[in-house]
Amino acid sequence: MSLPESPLAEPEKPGRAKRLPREVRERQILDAAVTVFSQYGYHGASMDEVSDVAGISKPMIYAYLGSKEDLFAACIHREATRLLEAIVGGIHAEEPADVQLWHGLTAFFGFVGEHRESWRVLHRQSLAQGGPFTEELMAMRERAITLVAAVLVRAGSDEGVGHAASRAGEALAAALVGAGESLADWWLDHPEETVDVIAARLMNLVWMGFGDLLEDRVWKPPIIEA
Amino acid sequence: MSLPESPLAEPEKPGRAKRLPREVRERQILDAAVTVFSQYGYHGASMDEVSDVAGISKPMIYAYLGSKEDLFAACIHREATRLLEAIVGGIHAEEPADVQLWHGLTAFFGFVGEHRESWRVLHRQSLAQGGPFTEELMAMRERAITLVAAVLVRAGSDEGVGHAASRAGEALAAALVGAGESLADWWLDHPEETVDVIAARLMNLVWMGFGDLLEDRVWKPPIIEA
DNA sequence: TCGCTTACCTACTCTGGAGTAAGGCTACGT
DNA sequence: ACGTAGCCTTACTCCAGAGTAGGTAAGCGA
Repeated sequence: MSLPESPLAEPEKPGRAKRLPREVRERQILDAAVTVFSQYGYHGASMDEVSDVAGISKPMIYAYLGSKEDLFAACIHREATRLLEAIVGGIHAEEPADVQLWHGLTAFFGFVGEHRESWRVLHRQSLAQGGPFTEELMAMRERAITLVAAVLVRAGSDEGVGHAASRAGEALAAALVGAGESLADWWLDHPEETVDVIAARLMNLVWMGFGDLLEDRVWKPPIIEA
Repeated sequence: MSLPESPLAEPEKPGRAKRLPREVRERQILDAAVTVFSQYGYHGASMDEVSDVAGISKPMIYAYLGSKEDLFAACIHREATRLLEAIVGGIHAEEPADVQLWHGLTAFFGFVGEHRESWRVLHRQSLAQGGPFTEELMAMRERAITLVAAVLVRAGSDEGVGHAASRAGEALAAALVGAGESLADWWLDHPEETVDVIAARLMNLVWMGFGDLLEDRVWKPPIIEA
């Protein structure tokens, strides 16, 4: 039962790591950092832990990514960019407003579902720090809000009416984005739900409203390419 | 310009604090702790800072409230209880569903507006910690969701219809509570808005939905005791 | 083969902050 | 008055964890 030197099993030789190009190491370090930060929070996480998870020694992190603060900021930036790209990629301008919204929501929740750690570090951890970290997140949120508001306002002007919606477009978009964020947060603690159920839930809430839902009027996605 | 011993100004004599009963001190310490935790987060906050803000020395905190973890848990518990009491106090069962919802929202946002620090420590900080802190928050959220769900389901059965709303009551309630939480969070970063505007915004979003709002159908609170 | 660069390591230093020991001051009971 | 209970403090101990000094080895071009 004692295999001190099994030559086939190679997980974590505590000795020297294989030489890899900087680019690859940086990605590995960022991945590890996202994992650790999302689990323990900024202050709770230790650089030793990050280096451990990344399978590399601490000085490498300082050499490549700088201080702990720099590392955290880099995490936020990378994950925020990825998320926004996913959302933008899911929306197509030629579709009707509700379908655009639906696809945006699906893309958003899809990303969160497949990158729970990313979302955790983005939404929970970065907000918990007062520092300059939040700015990155805020910038992303602003862009998301602008995106949603554009969809809404365009829908309003298309129909010729809807002054209330158009004028309050930004505000409503903020509310929706907020609702989406916290529903995603809620999802973190209820992983049994599927993406579509979550997305449909929010879609119904924000498009139909309780008033309609009480009368059994629900929103359903249109049948596409049957 | 040098008043080493002004007998009238008495802010923070660094010397000995006045003797006060334990009960009072505990409240002061909790108040200080909420302030500090909300500002720096759990790990970022130091007991020295708390003792400083509380105007008392560190060993007193350990004597009265126990460890840092105990102190934090005590903060969460107190603030969660206060918040839920505020909401329950604002709802009256004999009113129609939408009005109950409206009053609940108003009470909720009213509390958050007047106790921003409480909300910060509750929602942001406690979620950022993975530990047993979250449980207290979760318990409160469960109660809030149950409350909202009860309002919705009752509304559904009153009207005889609304199976969709009734059956999905809990889920929709969760979405609404989530939306409320994050709108409150958003509010922290946009303090210029008033309580009523924020509450009305969410009310419109969840009761009418975008679909209605696009057609200028908005929800307005009924005129009470004109 | 030598030398240069770059990846990588062990093994520290040093500070911030949790938690405590040991003892003063004050008020009230007797 | 004088003890004693309990409020309050200074002044530590001690450890986790950020950041670094200094050195090893692997590839690569001459």
